[in-house]
Amino acid sequence: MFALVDAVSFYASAEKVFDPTIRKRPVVVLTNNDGCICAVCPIAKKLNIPKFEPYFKVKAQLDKYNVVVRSSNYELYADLSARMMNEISRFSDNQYIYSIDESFLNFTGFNHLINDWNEYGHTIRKAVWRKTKIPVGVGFGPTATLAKAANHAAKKLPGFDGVAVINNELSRKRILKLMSVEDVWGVGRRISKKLKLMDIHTALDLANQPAKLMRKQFSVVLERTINELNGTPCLSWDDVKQKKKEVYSTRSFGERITDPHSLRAAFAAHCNIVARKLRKQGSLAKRIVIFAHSSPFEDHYYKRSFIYEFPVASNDVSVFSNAVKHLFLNIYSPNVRFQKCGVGAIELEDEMYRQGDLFNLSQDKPELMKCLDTINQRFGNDTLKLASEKQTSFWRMRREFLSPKYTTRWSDIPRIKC
DNA sequence: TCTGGGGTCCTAGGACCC
DNA sequence: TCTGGGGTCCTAGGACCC
Repeated sequence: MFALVDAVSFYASAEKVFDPTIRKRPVVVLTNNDGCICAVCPIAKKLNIPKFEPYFKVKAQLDKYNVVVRSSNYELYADLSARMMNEISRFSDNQYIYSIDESFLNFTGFNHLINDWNEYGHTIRKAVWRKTKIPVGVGFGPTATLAKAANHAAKKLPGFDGVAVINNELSRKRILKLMSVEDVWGVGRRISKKLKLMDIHTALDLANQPAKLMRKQFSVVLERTINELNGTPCLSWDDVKQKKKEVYSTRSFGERITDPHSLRAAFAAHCNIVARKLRKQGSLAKRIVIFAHSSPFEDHYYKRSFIYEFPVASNDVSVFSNAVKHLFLNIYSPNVRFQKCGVGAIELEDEMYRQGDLFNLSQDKPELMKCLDTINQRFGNDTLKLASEKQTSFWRMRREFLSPKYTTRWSDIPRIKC
């Protein structure tokens, strides 16, 4: 049995934790640079506030309903997420954190110890609420996709109170029948549109399709989804937890960038993040890609990207940064107002099996990287970085509606007036 | 005043080779 | 007269997720 536990509009709920004045009001949270809406609390949802619309386009609607608007406060969310995940991890010895607010639990081996899953789900909910004041939904199912479906039911379908269980044919069919096909994990807007033309409307309709045939018409991904909906695991636990095959760090600038130094510093910062992510999952990159572009919404759209192949796969920041130094001149162009750039690591190898090269010695300094990681884990990722990242203030984001970092800064600690 | 997120994986189609 | 294989690699863009 699997469980999927995730928060109810996590960012918006996080904003409500330390600010009682907004708990009963509609709240939305914006993405970086206050670009789009990325979280809508249940009260705001009732006002039909759309998710992932550009902020400036819905501003009038938000004003009209007196909606509370907040910029993304990742420092706060990351800290609350860690607390939430820690609490959830008590309920299984096998947890996989899938995103900042979602984690899967695997109960293989002790299914028989739990005789009432529904009750167990409520125990998890209550525990998380007590510790963090974040509301979560809990879904149980024999496959990851069914656990996802149950989670959807728990939060969205009438008759469920934050917990749903799929543990037999009856419950499986009941929930899938109530679920619209576009709400299935792995089915997006495009595919659901096509499916509906084929008269497939509910999750159950999809589950009843022949998987092999659907693979031909769509892709492997949909074939897997169909099998999973029928209780046949395709994403084994190991697959769910698999290492990433590509790792990226990209960001839009708060203001357009035209000078080479800022762009260069941005690339260095992205190298740092990507290399850190690689080390975290124990991977080395054989190749990296770097790109930068102007705004696609303006005229004269400019985009350049280059791939660099290392003689020996690496996860060392300085090696990455050196590579970028070479590519940089191919990408930078004066007269371009850069809006976004990024670095990606592709073609990853396992760090366990570092492949040497007879003619090119690895430039990696694993001990130095370990030292860097240890220090940054303890004192924050900004503590030690490359000199070439200096003046990273360039990506000073627009964050007009930022709330305090209640749990991670002494200066922001909540005060109670007596 | 101006404004449009970030991340990962998959696939179709083109270029190139023998 | 008209037609013409099979494989690998690369890349851009699509699709999905949160």
